Amino acid sequence: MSERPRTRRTTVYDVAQEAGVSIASVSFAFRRPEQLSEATRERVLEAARRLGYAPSASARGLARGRTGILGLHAFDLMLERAHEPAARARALRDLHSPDLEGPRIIPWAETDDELLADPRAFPLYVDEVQRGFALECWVMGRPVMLSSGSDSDVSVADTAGRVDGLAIFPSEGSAAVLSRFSSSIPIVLFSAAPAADGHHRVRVDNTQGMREVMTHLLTVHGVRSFAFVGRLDSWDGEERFAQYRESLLQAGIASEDEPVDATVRGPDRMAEQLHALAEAGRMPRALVCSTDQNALAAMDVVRELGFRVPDDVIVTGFDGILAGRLSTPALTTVRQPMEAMGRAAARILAGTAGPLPEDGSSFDAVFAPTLVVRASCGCG
Amino acid sequence: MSERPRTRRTTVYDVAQEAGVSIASVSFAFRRPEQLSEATRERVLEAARRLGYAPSASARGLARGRTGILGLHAFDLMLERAHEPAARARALRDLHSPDLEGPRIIPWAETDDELLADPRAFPLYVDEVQRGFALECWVMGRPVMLSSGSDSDVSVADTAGRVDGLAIFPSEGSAAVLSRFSSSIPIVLFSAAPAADGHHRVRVDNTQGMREVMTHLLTVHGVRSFAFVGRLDSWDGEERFAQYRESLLQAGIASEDEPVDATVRGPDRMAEQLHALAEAGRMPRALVCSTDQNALAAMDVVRELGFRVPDDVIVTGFDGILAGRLSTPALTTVRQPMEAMGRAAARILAGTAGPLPEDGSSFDAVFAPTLVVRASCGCG
DNA sequence: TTGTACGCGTTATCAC
DNA sequence: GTGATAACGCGTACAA
Repeated sequence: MSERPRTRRTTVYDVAQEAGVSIASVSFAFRRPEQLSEATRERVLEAARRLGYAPSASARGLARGRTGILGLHAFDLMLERAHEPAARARALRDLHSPDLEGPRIIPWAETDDELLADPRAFPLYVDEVQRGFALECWVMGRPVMLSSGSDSDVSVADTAGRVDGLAIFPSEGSAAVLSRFSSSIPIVLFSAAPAADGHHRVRVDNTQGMREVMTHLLTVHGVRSFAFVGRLDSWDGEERFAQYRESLLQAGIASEDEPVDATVRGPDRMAEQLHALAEAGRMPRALVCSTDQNALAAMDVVRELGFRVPDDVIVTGFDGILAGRLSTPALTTVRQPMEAMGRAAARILAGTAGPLPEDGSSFDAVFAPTLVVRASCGCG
Repeated sequence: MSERPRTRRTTVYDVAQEAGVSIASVSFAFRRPEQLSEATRERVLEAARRLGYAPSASARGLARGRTGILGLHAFDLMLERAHEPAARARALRDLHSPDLEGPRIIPWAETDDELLADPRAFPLYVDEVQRGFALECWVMGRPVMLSSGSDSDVSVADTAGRVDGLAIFPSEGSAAVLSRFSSSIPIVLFSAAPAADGHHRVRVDNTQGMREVMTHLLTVHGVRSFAFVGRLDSWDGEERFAQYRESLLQAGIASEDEPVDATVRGPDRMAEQLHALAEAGRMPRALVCSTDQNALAAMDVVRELGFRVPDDVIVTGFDGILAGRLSTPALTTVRQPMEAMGRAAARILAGTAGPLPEDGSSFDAVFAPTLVVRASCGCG
């Protein structure tokens, strides 16, 4: 526990007194070492060391008008999806058992490690983007703040008030709430629909990616019957489905108006619909999935139904998460440069992303993805 | 860039004026909604919404005496190791190319994705622990701050001043610097040697883990000639080597006094030493490695030397990172419950880890690891 | 080179 | 229920 009696935080005043100087000298010793004589600086730092002085970031932020922190925010919805298995993990029991001598050894069974370590749950898209963001911040020597919350005004405002710039995995409709803050801090939206709302954007070229998968399936494998698995509740999903239909149109193949529902959260309708297709004897040759997570789930269902992948049914994904390399068969997919996208966001927020074309405009960085052909389409 | 003219952040004063109330009411509207009449509260929130008001976390932190943030800090050394390939990634070129109309499509080749996406570089030990830490914080609704820096006083103090509690991947000797701050904020050390320095600890039972690998190799595989690959620059390394020797002693096998050096940073001497062993015709039957990263590197070298794994040389690791599942042969290792360890640290810092036995004592949470038998020892 | 004084935006404690 | 006002700890003009 942190309830042991903590002494009041030591402040510049304490250090100043201890070192026999003014508070300005203390401040200088930390922020502008070169402005101080060697002697006083050492005296101050020594006193600070003795007293365990840690400059208050709050006070500094208040005085300077910025915190120095860059934020990465995920709405709860997003997190629950991404980390659903983890969220179900039991809380660890008390870390100390009073009846034991010495430290308690926490048994393996209490850690829920199998659940947490499932590569299907980590690392996912958000995790890889986050890593890129954190890496770039580390390079720049800036701390990163990871936060989450609802898309209510209060929650978002709270996050915005903590950072100098905010990168967001947007939920539906969160762009509106966010635009209130883009006049005071820069905001980057990942994978959001283009719009002139003052936000910067970092996204992937879904059209090119989907075109490549479809071309591969159409020309290399000669597939003529398709279904699209995925939801249309994100811009990525919409773009991918749109190009899917476009590719079919150009190939002269009729396409459904609706994708096979792949609810990741709440009652899952994908399995149900694939069952229906199977019973009707209309299981398509290829299932083109909107995300790798969809694809991995679809593979399970399809196999449960007695089909072999890829012999009977081809399955493809989108994103390029690690779990797609570990599945059997390995997943053919479109890889997004997720770390690079995270890094780009950090640089935009830090103001080191290069010049903007015109004053008042925003970045709209679109990354080219690449087709990764593995076994689930019948190659390799 | 963030250089577009940003308006001054709106403050309580602005909102108060806009809503025609006092600043206290504005504050109450956000922090104690129940203390305000429905009418004023709504009026305030509406005004705040109109103005895009985001309460300053700095000011709040200053007034309240705490920031509400939990920190996870890694020393630069640690980071360079963990993310070395990533650190080498080129900076992205400018995200906008002035001569293009519309958004620029960043070519795949510019993203260095192959380098960044290497599972040998991510996720590693620190990444999984970090994930657990972040997950637990998300559950508690608290933001997380990720930071890094040198182990100088100033750098550490700077980090300490930003958070209410700090979890640390300690470097050699950083415990001393840190102990100055444990009187003002709780500090958790991962994998640090036990000591009564006021810090809390979260670590793994290296002794049990190493005993299990050794027993497996000795009894199941009947191995009689060993070498230990790894450095002794961390407590984990020391404990593992100690138990390695202990197991050999009990089996009546002579052991070297020194492990085969496996420098991860700087000039790598492991390859060189394995070469020497091979030339002398003294390549042991089993290489027991201190970490999975060591083991994966050792497998490469051993194979380069013309040995087959596991037929000629058995290789085992420690940690249980994902990369060990992806290697061929898959790595036999000891898995640490990394996410659980990260979660434990977060709970200790938040004060929700249960009671401490006596006042003034610290948590010392020791987690049991588990043996994961895969192909690199000849099983499976 | 060093010291003084004020402002940063919020919370909390009082009066009213 | 609401309003005035005093901290909170640091950065920084400005004065010395």
